[in-house]
Amino acid sequence: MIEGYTSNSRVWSRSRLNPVITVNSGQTFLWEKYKNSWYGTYNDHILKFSLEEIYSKNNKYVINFESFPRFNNWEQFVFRLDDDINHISTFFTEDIVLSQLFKKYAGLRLMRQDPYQCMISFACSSNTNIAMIRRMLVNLSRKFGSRIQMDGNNFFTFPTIKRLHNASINELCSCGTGFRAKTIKSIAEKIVGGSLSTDELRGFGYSEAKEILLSISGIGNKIADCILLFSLEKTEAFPIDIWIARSLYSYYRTLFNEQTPKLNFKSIKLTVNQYNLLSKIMREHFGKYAGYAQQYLYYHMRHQANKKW
DNA sequence: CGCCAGGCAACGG
DNA sequence: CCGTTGCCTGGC
Repeated sequence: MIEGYTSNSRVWSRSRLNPVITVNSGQTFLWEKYKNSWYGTYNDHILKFSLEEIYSKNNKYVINFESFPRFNNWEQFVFRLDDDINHISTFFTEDIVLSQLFKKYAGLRLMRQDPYQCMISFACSSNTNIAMIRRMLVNLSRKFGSRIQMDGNNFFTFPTIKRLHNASINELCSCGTGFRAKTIKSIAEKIVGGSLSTDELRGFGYSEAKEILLSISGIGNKIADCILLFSLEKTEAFPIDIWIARSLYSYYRTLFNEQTPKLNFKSIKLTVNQYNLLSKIMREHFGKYAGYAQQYLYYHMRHQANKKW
């Protein structure tokens, strides 16, 4: 049990308090709120945290963390409380934009996800939106996961890789995954066949691990960077989606003009080469915690656009 | 009906 | 190298 106020981005706007922990909902998709508690799927675990009490005098909430099956201190691991956010913020003191965002959105954090669940989740993220990704993953879990009852609600574990491997393309498609079913299937085949190992990926450096992910059809630059950042300890990864591209266009154009006058950065849609170039520039600019910078920019752009999630 | 949504890959110039 | 196109699906 830790003291402080925690919040998912889905509840931050309802609070007048400065949250201790905030998480972008674009990172992880299987969290749901019932009453005062949040429930999330972490592979074969259901994680839960709830606001137990409020000490109104000093605005402190007491948060209770639970899990089933038992996953001791999951909040430490999943919310990356082992990362020293104050130390990380010192990497951005010279950056006018980021130093302000770190103050404005104090407490925004990365979430550490299960690598295999993260791979499948982002394989589903291609050319669609968060609501649809959620729907696909919920359908997959209902169909191929195991039911766990908690507090009178039904939850489902994330399907095992073996179960997905045994599923037909049609069965995967029936979960609303569409053309992404092939990618899910090929990930499952590679892992079950032993040619792809999440432990191995975690051990490799950023470039090496990324190259392996890119060899999977259906996984491109952006999805690979998300998997690397959110589940494989590559905090230097800097995923560029449409929101991040907008932020770069708004705040960092001079950076590109100075370094790469040839880069024609008029469109938010990036070619593979433009992506690689921008990503490299940003990783060099922000350093080994570029992924944190990415999260702050992302959160800010979504916040500006009044996105609920 | 067309268009879009937090991408990707195949293809032609 | 670049630009274009189609893709499952649901919401507007």
